[in-house]
Amino acid sequence: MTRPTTRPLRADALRNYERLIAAARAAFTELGANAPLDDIAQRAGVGNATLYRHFPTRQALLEAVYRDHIEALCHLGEGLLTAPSPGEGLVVWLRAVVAQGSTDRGVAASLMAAMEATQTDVSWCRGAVFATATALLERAQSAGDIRADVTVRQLLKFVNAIALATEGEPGKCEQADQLLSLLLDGLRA
Amino acid sequence: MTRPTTRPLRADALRNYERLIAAARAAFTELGANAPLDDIAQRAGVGNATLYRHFPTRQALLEAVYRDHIEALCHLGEGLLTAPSPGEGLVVWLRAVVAQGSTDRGVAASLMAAMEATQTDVSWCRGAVFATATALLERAQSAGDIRADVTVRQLLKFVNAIALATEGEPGKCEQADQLLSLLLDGLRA
DNA sequence: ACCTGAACACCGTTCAAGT
DNA sequence: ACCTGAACACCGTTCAAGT
Repeated sequence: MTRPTTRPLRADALRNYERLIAAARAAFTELGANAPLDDIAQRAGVGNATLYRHFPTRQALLEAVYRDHIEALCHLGEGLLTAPSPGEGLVVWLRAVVAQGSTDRGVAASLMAAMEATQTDVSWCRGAVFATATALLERAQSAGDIRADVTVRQLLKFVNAIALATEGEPGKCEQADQLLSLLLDGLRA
Repeated sequence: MTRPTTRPLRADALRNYERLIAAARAAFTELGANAPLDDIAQRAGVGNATLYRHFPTRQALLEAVYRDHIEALCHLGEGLLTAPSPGEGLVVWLRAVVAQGSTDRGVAASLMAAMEATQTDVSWCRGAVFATATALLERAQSAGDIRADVTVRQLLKFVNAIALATEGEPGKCEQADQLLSLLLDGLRA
């Protein structure tokens, strides 16, 4: 919702930006992360080229739409860095990530794509999530709660895999949670 | 390669069928499981509508191309039903599935899609893989090697998720194997 | 019976023209 | 500066016409 702070926009441009976000959110929820871009532009009452001007790639649009959710996850993670049990802190955060990923269609795909971005075109999203996950994991490993040979990358891959695997399943939240439990049993020191 | 036994085909139709399989295999390897169908038809030296006639969906083409590989996996699984350690038998099979999935682009997607097919349009592939996995899992559970609360569905979802998650990664085979090891640690009784 | 290329529909991307 | 609709390219799907 709140635009990442860049240079100011003309009033009409800003309004279009916000309409596009709202329309995209609705479309993603309804049709999934591959909803037609023309559809989104039309719902927003805007030319399709305007969509493209604001969001050069579908990925950029996805991240903008779910920015708040992703930031909330990162914020939660920071709070959990002072949890009494480091291992439990990580577990709680991972459950939240999976829950979010299987609720918002597209979040899982968004995170997955962000993880792929190895170049300098690194998305904003990757840095934030990666940093949070690293802090939580290292703390849990130092405390001896989680195996030392697990990498952040593996961890996030796996969590995204769970979200993707349960995408659009009946009872996906429960399924996702069960799979996560299995994973966690394998992660403990 | 060997066509599933249906009614006989005219000589030219059979030749086209085989050319399409070969062209599709090459295209999938080169461009991934979403390789353009027109491309495949052109490589096969065949009209695009002919491709569609033989394979009504992309899924059908994928399964036909990887039929041999999938059958080999099922065959391996049957052999492992007499392995001395039931748990080890399952583990060996799962490793083979993941290895295959991260080698052949499209196999993971193919299996995943097959797993989704809940209707009567159930793909051939789903039945075969599902049966093999069930036999191996139940044997391992009866022997007390693997937790009793794990379902076949969960197991296959997870394995596919690993293959998908490591798709097109550098060192994907090693990555996939590491993730599988984590999973297996969580599965043991 | 089977094959073919052309036609159609759909969607993403770019661009010249408007304000 | 920013917006717009039209143009273009791409790909999947269908169909009338051929053998």
